[in-house]
Amino acid sequence: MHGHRKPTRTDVLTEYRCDALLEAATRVFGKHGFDAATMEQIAREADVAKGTTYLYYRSKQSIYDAALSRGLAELDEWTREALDRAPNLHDAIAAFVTARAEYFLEHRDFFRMYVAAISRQITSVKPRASEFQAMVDRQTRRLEAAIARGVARGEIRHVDPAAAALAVFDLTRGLVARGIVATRDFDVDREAAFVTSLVLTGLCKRPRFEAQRSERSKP
Amino acid sequence: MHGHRKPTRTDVLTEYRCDALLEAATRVFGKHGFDAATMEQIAREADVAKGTTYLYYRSKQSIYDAALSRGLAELDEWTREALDRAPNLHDAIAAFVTARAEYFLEHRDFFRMYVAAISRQITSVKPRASEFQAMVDRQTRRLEAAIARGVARGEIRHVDPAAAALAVFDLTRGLVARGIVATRDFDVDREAAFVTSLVLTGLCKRPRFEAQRSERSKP
Amino acid sequence: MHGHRKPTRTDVLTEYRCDALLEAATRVFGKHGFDAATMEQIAREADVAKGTTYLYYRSKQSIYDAALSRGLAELDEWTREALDRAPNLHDAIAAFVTARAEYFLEHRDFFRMYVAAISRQITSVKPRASEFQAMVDRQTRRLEAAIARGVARGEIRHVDPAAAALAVFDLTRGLVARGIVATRDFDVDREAAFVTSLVLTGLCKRPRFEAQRSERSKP
Amino acid sequence: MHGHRKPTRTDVLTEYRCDALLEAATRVFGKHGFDAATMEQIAREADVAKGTTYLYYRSKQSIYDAALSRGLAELDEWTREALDRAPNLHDAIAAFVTARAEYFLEHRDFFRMYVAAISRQITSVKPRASEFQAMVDRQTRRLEAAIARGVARGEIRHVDPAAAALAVFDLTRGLVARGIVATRDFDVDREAAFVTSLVLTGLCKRPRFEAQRSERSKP
DNA sequence: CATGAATGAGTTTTCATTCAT
DNA sequence: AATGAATGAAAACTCATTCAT
Repeated sequence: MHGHRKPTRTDVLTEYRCDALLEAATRVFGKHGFDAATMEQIAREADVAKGTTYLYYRSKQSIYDAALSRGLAELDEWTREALDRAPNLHDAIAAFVTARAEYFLEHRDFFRMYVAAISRQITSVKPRASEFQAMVDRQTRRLEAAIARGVARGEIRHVDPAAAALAVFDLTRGLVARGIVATRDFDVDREAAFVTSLVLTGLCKRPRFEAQRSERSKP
Repeated sequence: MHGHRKPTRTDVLTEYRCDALLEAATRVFGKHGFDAATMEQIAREADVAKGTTYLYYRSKQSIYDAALSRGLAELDEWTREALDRAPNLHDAIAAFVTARAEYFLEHRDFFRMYVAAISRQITSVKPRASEFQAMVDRQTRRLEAAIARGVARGEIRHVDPAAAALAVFDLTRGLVARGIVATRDFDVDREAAFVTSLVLTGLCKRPRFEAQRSERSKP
Repeated sequence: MHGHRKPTRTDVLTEYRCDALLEAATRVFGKHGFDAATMEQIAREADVAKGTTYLYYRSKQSIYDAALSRGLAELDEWTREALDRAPNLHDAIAAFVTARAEYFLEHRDFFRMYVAAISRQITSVKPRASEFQAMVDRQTRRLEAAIARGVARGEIRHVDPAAAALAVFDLTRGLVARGIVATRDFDVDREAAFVTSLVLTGLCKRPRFEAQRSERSKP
Repeated sequence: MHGHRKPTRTDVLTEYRCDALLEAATRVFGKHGFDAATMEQIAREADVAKGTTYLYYRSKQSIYDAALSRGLAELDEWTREALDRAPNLHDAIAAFVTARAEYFLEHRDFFRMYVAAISRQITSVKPRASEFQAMVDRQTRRLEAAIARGVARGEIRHVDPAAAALAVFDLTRGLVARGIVATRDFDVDREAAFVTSLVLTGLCKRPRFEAQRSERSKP
């Protein structure tokens, strides 16, 4: 029925080491950035010798890529689940913002890597089509689809779903960045609600959408 | 008028060199990032010998800081001027977004430094209160003040001006980032209009604020 | 006949492993040289794990020495047999050259090790009296003896047999080296005949020794 | 008339450093071989810091190539001059052997590099057409031409000049190798005379060519 | 016996910074 | 003031060797 074998001792060890190394790498890259991070730090953080690192990852670049990928995949999972549960656009946006903010705030070092990766994307002269961009795009498209559905259902006016999705993206990133540097008094839900309301009703005088809020929303 | 001396030959030279070096540094840091940039490249771009660099800036870090500062100051000037000319909040926001987008798109290497600096801000463990953060804050506060005035005048509903200003900030940054990587078909005015409209009316069905638009707006 | 025990299972295995390892080592050292060869490659070629290598040989150097020795011993055997069959000096020289050329061309990786070893011999600062040199000397002395006999029998003029033997040695090595790099069209017998004739009659106008050729020689 | 400028201070320094580095490199590569040699040793030997090496040569490989080339060029010069002075084939061969032997014995470390390079040539799997092989070939061809002239003039019998030249080559290399390891009692002229006589008359009973010897030859 | 994961010393190379000219 | 040669401290990466299983 399935080609699974019982995992050997080696498999278990390999997985354990890979995990520990990615964990360590995320911490170190998050704190210092790609260039300033050293393999020595990563190894120490993962409690192995320098050479051991190379038994599991071919190069500094490759452990970086793996760490970034892993985080993005997990983030994508959270994003997807959050969106799937939302009954309408209002909740979808709120869920998107909240879920991502929570994920990032629980994985601050990964957020630092993430932001640096975006920055590198822009900085880099070489336009590497980048698996990174692909994963980011996939996540944006989830939100885009939700917005497009909102437009189709007449929940909102006729806007470019892609542009709107990117806006939410940008706002979320900014929100999280502030949450990370904030030393205290940072309320994710309040911030997410602000973003959601801003996106849906703007700054205009009489906010709408009150009626459409699902029960899940806080009163 | 008093205390000022006629600038000596030395002063003129010093200013010229500093300028050329910052120009060069911005180009190089923009293209490669802080770590990957080399003093050699910067010196070459500025048409001086490597050692000369150290006559004007103490270290790589210090030339980086100076280049960033200079750009921020110029950007601040543009921002201030744009805001000063705006008769109402709608135009203020549009002007803010447009002015900054135009500045960045004309100084792409600086934008790259700017984004990387924000990323470093978050990344860095050391909580250097950072002159950088101070300058960014000053610019946000200009917009914040405009929004506060809008609230006071009843142009918009009662929102936290700081939060709203940061949102516009984030949206602008995202807009520019896309403009920089976009190979073609990027219309700053259209994008700025979208951001402005999003912020003012959100995605709700009947956009308002039409009446308030100044004559300057395109029909 | 006495003192010998029936070889135990262990003995057989040990011999088998040693053989496989030397075989593998010769291939790897031949292709990459001592420094560039890795224990990993050797182990893989021999179909054992890296650690296993150290159960049979103390170190990289020691497996190298053993591989070289083994090849030299085999080569010595061929050389001895070839010389023993030769009825006169002409045939002895021809046999020496041919036998060694054939051995080397059938064991190219060993030849590469052999040449590198000679080179190392010269290179090395440490004047290790070297078992290697001893084995090479033994083989030279076989030819030297044959030449000395030729002098004694009056087959050739009175020359220093050692010097003559070394000359044949050098010519053979050169011949084989060319055979190894040659991509095609390399005829060992023709080349060996040239060397033999060169050594016996030189470049002078009327070659002699025709009469002395044994029946074995090709017309 | 000529585009030469007076060499600047920099030119002089550059030449001095390059020289010292090649000298040092030859010593180190000669003693340890390419792989075992370290840039640190070379730098120390040349009395500069490790980094300085890289101001003059891009890489270990490149300094190796340069050192080998320089030696080969000098050797070629010696070879050419020696051959040009020889009035007949006998003297040409003697001169070739003697000149090269003397050069090598005065530049022992270079000889070690040279032998190792030949060995690498064979060892290397990759058939790099190799500038090295080209230079070696050029030198062989000088001798080959001399031999061809000897054949044309009827000085010797009709042999393949290329094959004969290679034989002299091999004999010379062997001779030098022995000279290098010999601790004492090594007489270049005697050895060269033996090689010359071997090549011209072989081991046959009545040596000829006596008549053709130039006055330069020792009685 | 066999294994292969782990180690860490050692190597090449880069580059910020200094300083004699 | 300007130069650019020199320095040497890092950092990525490799691999012989060991040892717990």
